[in-house]
Amino acid sequence: MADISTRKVNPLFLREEELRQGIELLFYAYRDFTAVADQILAQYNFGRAHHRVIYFVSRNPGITVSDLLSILKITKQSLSRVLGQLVREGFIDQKTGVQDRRQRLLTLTDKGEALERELTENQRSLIAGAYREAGAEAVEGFRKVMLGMLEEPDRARFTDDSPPGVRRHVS
Amino acid sequence: MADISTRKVNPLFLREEELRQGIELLFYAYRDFTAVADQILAQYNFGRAHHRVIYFVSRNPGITVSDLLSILKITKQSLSRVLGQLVREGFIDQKTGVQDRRQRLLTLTDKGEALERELTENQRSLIAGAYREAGAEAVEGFRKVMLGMLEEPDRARFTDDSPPGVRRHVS
DNA sequence: TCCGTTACGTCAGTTTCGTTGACATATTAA
DNA sequence: TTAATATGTCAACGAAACTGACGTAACGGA
Repeated sequence: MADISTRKVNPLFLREEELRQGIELLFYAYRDFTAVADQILAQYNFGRAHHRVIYFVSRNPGITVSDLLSILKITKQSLSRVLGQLVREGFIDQKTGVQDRRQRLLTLTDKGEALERELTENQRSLIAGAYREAGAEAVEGFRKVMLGMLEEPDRARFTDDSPPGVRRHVS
Repeated sequence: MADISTRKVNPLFLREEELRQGIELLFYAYRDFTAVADQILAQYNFGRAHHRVIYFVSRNPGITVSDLLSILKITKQSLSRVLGQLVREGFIDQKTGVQDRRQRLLTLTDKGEALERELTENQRSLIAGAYREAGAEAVEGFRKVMLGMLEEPDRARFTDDSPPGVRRHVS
């Protein structure tokens, strides 16, 4: 390690610091971001996993179980636990697929829609506030950087104009 | 719900879509971001919690246990489990504080530094790639938006020029 | 029609990582 | 001297992920 003066001279140090800040921004933002919904979820005896399921079903009505799994990247056993609860307690409906009767198409019930709004409204206003303060140009930069960090298959969810989420594996 | 044409006419719809995309960008980015280090951690029989401790000790050498707790926002019992492992296995050193002998000042051992580099190097290169692709202006926008989503106490860690992390509660 | 594959579900056991509550010890500071 | 602080520890619990194995129904091609 070079001496302290490197801090002011070496551009590589600044770059390192910049990257570190990026890591930490992501950590703190995600932590604070999820914290807002967690208290609401606790009142329903639900956790973050329930929120994710509700969110993506809301976003992709009629999504299949396997497509939901590929978004969340968890095992079906993990999903099964929370999805089962949400179905039993009347937040999510399962309908047998029409072309393919093996599929269970998932949609939110009215009760599910209501919870979705309650949960996401805090997060939306958090983002809305940050967007408003930062300005349109900054938002464009934010999107660019975030997109750059995604794996290719996920990035595709955002490039189209159509609602994201289910973009079948075109292999 | 209004009819489909609302999509093209109502600016509020675009705004809603914009916010939703923000939520999802955060979800996907964080998921992919943490995934890279998780495989390495598994080889050491460590988890994400160990990484966070190693990272913030590396970032704030000589940090006290209570300051680390206030960064991570977990209970001391939770921290104790992972911190204990890291100390026992020789990744972290504890030194009794000099002014206040109740404190245990935490630093990484050489072994700890090595693991830190191994773990963080993937994340840094992920961010570096995204920054490079997006350009300096976009990075500035990214930082602005992310800072806007933090709670005030966390935001303070980034406003100064000095290394972030420990910013004592000035009450 | 038969058969392999797919979509989904479930039983059982394990791990990581967070929680609460209670209590102990050493040290500092009023 | 005594209250508060910094840290650690025992115990029990819960959420959310995991692996592995097995079952059922439906699809689809040979």
